Amino acid sequence: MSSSFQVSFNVSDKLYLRDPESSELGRKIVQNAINLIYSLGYEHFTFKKLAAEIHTTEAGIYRYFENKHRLLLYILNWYWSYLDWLVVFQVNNIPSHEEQLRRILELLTRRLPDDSGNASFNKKNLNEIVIRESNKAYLIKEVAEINKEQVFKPYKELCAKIAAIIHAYCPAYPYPRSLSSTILEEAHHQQFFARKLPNLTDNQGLDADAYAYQYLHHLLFGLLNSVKATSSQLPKKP
Amino acid sequence: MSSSFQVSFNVSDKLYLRDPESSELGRKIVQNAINLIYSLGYEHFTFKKLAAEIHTTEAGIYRYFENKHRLLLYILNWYWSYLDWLVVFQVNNIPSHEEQLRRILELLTRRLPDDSGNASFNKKNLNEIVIRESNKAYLIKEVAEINKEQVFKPYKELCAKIAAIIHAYCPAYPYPRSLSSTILEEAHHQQFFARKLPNLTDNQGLDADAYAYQYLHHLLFGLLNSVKATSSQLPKKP
DNA sequence: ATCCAAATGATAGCATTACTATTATTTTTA
DNA sequence: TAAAAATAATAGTAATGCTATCATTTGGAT
Repeated sequence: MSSSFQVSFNVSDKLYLRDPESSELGRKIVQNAINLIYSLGYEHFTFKKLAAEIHTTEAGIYRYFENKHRLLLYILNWYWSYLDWLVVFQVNNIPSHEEQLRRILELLTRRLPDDSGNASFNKKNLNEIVIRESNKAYLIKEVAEINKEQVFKPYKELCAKIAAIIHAYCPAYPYPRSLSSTILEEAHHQQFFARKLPNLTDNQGLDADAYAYQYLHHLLFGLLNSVKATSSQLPKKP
Repeated sequence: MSSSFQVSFNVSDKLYLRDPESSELGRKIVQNAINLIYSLGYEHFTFKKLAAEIHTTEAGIYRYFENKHRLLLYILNWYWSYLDWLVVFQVNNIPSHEEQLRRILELLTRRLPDDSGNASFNKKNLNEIVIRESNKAYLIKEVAEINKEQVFKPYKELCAKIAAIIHAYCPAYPYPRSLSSTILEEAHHQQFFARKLPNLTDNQGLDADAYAYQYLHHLLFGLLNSVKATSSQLPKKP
């Protein structure tokens, strides 16, 4: 009916018990979970509080998600999938790999556009919880088991996509995936630090997102350009 | 009595209600907490389980620590303070800043020496929980409030110390603190990824710690040396 | 040696969390 | 319009995250 673009959003169906996209209640659960995790913090967020918020019952939410960790994973998978799509969209038809990487850094540090993504989540709150809570999705004892359920696929694909562009920009660089995951992680950490523990950064009054962008830009291109410079000498030598 | 070195270990006294170093029970709490957090994961770790482990009561532990988050912070502060001391010790009398940084990377990625530190903690388990759980100490809603209680001082001091050496090695580099915190964070993340989500890295069968060392070494010196190279040209130009 | 204070142990209890189960009612859709 | 599916309402249970009380032990000062 609506002709708005369809962001293909394929999360592992292991993430939920009933697809939250399939009903009004399901959508309300996810939407309000984002706002409540944002305002309470993941640790203090409970299904009971969420149920009260949307005038349903705890049991109602348990029909959709096994527990709050799965719900967090679902939200993050939505974010990673969406970011992946934005990367593809932003990078499409851009001939320069350098410009591609620059745009990716912008996407990683700037807030998601508020009216996009075919979902009515609060993008500002979503961005905050991604920064603050996303590590809690995988820095857990059970990571190996839940990894088997494909729940980190969107994150890995995003990482691989960025790694591929890094490789295209600088084929001689030996650690494109690690650099990609480092940038993904630090795009969030450095923003968090710049806001909350500024002594861990060198920010001098920029907005946290702008600072993270600057820092990562300098890191990424400083590193890759130096590799390019040294590797382009090598073939001439022997 | 014992002539073994005294690691000065000053954590904020806000971290505990009663100093765990001051009694046998206190030491048992910390020591066994490390092992139990290691084997259960922070989320599944409770004071009740810890109490059972050391044949005391839940209330007994609450007399030392307000809650499990404070206990985690205490453990991490011990680790950060100890690492700080190791850094000072390892770097002392080394004239080359490059070698200083190399040694720091080794300390950040290699396991703590098992018999050192004037404490009988299981260093292997301590190392694992630092890798897996340390982000949970500060990636929380209440970070600003608890930061006022000085509970991140050891981490900040360690970060500042490494930043100072980065600056000494390459005064032209504009983000020494962020680079320092990035390296501290990624020393753990990349090890975790290499073990548990290896597609996020480029590791080809090295031990996770050795891989993280290699990757970070290449990153740090690749970046700083390129800055050195370009900044040494500049003064000659105009 | 003995007395006092501090630390520990034992037990209890309570509010919240993290679920599961049951049954009734509504909504969808065939 | 009947059957199926989804939701609401209620209840209940085990575990968690605490706090309180009181009896006992221990370890220093006198």
